Amino acid sequence: MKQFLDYLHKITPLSADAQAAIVAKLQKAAYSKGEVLIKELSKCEHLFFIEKGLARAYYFKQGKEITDWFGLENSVIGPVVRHFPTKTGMHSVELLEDTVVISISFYDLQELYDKYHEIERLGRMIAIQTILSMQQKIDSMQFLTAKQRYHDFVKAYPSLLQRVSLGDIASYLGMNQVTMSRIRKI
Amino acid sequence: MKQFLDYLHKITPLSADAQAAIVAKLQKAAYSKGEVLIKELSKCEHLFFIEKGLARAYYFKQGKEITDWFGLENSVIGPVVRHFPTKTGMHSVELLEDTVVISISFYDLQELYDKYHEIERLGRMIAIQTILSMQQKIDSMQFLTAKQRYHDFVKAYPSLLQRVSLGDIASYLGMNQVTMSRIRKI
DNA sequence: ATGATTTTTTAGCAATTGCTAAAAGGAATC
DNA sequence: GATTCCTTTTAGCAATTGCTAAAAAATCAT
Repeated sequence: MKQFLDYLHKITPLSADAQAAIVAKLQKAAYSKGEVLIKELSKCEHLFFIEKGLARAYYFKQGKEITDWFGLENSVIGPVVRHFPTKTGMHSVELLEDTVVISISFYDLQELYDKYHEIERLGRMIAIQTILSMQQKIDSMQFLTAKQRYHDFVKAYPSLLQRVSLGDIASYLGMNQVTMSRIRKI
Repeated sequence: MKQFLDYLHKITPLSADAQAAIVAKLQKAAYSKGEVLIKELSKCEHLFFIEKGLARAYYFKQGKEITDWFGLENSVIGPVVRHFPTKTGMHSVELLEDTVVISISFYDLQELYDKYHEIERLGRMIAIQTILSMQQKIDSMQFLTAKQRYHDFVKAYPSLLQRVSLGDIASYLGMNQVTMSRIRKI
């Protein structure tokens, strides 16, 4: 669980006591490529940390799959900041590679929030980090052309280009796959 | 200060003790239409609550003013969730009407976070609410046409149509003012 | 009111992006 | 190696949106 604690520590320092309380509630599990980690995100009762592997969150919009998140190693996904029934239809998380996740139940997390002020702070910090990355996404969608968004993505996540299908990347970037193919050609 | 405490209470209940600690740090001030409330948001040392009036946050993008937030009554703006140097150039907040704001310094707020677990929770909740509204913005920008975004805005904030210039609304909605005018014509 | 300034609309054209359908390329299976 | 399935690219056309410039309308100050 060291990797997860390191991840948390970089966000905000935690006492040994709080760290131990967290570890006591953690569960580690391995899944295979193609498995569905979370069937319905809005009803998900756990928070996940991806220790190793790759995940993809997606939902359906007019019959089409829309990818709205990629989870590389050291990513967090779950109800902490995503427990909203905003998307219509199923919002799921599937694994694109063999993946090791660490999970904590939302119930346990709430208990930790109640008991440890510093963990509540951690939750606030993670939420603020999420806000920051969402703001970047908003800015890129509002001002960058499809071409710029694609090239920024390639620069930011070069490894994903090899590990994820281009169709998923196109939907993540909010453009038609045909458009993205045209961009790649140039 | 009752209006502000009511606003907070709806987000998460606060003890009388915590409420008193907050009130002790608050300051109320009145400004006139046209004044600049915050000159540089990323360096702003205060959190503001708009008790009455209307504010607008904007920045410059290639010489053009981009509005990225409207603050109606019962809105919060400040470093809690916005203290990021993401925008290039000046990011300011001006008042579109005579406005009464309640403010708290970021320093005092941090002190309150440290001292009161429940206020830290409040901060987390406000961050989560922000995430929710940002997700809605992302979804609307990714999937809705300019026409749909405009009509959704009108439905959501009918009063702003009277109180804000159409150019500001267009930039807020991420479209050319000329495009918006075309949409309105139909 | 009158003139000046700002805001909004209109017009014409260009660029970007989306859509459908088909072809090409790759990967998996037998 | 052939077949099948899935992914990616290509092609042609349509729709949306952006841009510039100018006209019209509204607002503001004197």
